[in-house]
Amino acid sequence: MMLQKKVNCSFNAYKGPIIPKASRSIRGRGTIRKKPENNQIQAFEILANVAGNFLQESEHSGLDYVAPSKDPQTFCSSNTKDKLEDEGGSFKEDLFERGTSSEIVSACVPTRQGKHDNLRVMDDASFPGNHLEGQGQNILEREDERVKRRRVNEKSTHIEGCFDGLIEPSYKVTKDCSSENNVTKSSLEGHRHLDSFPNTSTVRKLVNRDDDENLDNCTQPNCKDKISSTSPGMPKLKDASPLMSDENNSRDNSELENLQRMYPFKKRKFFNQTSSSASDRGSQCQGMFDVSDTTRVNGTNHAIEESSSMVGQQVHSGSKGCNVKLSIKSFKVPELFINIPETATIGSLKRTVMEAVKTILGDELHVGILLQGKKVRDDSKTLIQTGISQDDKRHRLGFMLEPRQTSNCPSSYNDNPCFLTTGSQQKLSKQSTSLMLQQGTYNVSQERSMIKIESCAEGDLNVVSSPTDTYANNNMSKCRTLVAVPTINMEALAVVPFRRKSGNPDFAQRRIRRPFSVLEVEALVQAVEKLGTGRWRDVKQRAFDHAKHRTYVDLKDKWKTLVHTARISPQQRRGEPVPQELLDRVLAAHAYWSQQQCKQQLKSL
DNA sequence: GTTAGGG
DNA sequence: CCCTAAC
Repeated sequence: MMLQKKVNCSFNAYKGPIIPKASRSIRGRGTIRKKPENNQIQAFEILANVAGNFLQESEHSGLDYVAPSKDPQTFCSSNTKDKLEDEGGSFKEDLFERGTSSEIVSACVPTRQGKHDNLRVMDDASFPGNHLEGQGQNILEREDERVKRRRVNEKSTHIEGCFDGLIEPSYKVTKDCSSENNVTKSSLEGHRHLDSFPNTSTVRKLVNRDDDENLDNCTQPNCKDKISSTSPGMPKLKDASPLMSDENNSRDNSELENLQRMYPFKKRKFFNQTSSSASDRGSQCQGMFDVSDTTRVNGTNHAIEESSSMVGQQVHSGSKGCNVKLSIKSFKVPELFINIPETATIGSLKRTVMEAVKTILGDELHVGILLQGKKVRDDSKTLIQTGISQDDKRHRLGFMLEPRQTSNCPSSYNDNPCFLTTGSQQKLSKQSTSLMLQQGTYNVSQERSMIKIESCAEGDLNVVSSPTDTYANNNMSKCRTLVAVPTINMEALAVVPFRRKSGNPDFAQRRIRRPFSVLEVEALVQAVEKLGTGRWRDVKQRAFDHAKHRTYVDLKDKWKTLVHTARISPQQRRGEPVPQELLDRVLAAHAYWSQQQCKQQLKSL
């Protein structure tokens, strides 16, 4: 066991450069160099793009690997969280009972004793096809073993992580069965279950511990940011799982980068970006935001300045009083906590901080405008209509970076720690860009989430730490709490490439490959045994309702590969071995439902 | 929005 | 896992 001293740093005000150099022109982002007064407020959103793009692209490492949250508690309700805390983290089985989805999810926490008894597969013993009755614990333990093994042996696949769903007992039985029975009785399928795959009174449902789309449960669209920060207005930082040890850092580092390249944007949709070579990026100024060194303020490049000079846009310099000059010196980033070994290099520290900043200032934010402390909500108003004019130098114009969408999430999610941890003890990659929660630690930052930039009509915009008051009226961003992460979940964390799914469809990203665990296969098989092979939406609802990252198409695909796997010799199979018993059931179910399909077709003829 | 099937 | 035709 490696004991390494950690250096905890707290950055109250990381004032990072936000002005890209000339070569960092961003295509299609518009210009902010000069903003005529009659521009709509919306134009300020360009600012967010500027910051986001710079932060996104400025680091050569581009370390976008951030682990998804594997923590079920991340999404648990405050009630549930309290419950768990009251129980010292031990599992309360009654949490399952009629649990809300969040409760069910959060119940998938191991007992303090580290046992998984509470996570046992709750199977219907009456279902003959199920050979796993009473073996839930073993399965889960095997899962853990596999997880560990993968981490040790498959460094190169670390980004694929482990996404083992947990099987939960479904107490939706009453509802499910009634509806199910209604369906089956009124359909031709009703009797099928009495055949080789009798109906069961319980279903298995997977609860995804690491579902990085669990946030979908949140009504706040920007929850998908999976970013957290110390402040509620910011997207939630993904808690990361370090999966690599220091001694492997060097190699893994390059692997990481290679792997990054293996997850390109969709080529077809990427041409806009790639079509411009590095050499011509700097010259593509037409209609673009272009910040050159000449825009530096006070001799630094730490500012975004709106000057009266325009690039790619005609401005009537003679139209006096029509332009509002703004310059933003720098953005302040909310408080960050860095936990890094003493032996870490300065470069590593830099990267860690950089990644934190980049993560916080993801794409999924936009610029909010505050005028005299009041948020300007009407994007259609002109500056002059809003009261922003060159003449009025007393108005306090504030900019803030905030999530794109509003949230209805409970405020209990507000105060959350954001820890940056790096080092071998955490097995973080050398790039140390993963953000993770310190296990079991709460750290409440008083600082609010939003990054606010106060400005006056003329002169530099002074960066001001985001105060709570201006945010109080904002109902946004309540859903960014990270809570204590149980060890098991941390272990289950996987580093996955993290690229923001920006609103720009051009940047659609291939999903990370997430191999099905045996548990998931088991759940899939059982669901298909019951529902058949043509009702993937139902299968999804039945067994993978909480596994947001598993679409019914995924399940259909997985079944396809399972059938294929079952048909080939064990020597030809790859990946995590699926128990032969399961594969046998796959073949049996497949044969059965194929037969049923044929019968159906014959009937309809 | 789902399903099915090729890639 | 992606894409898309077909429904």
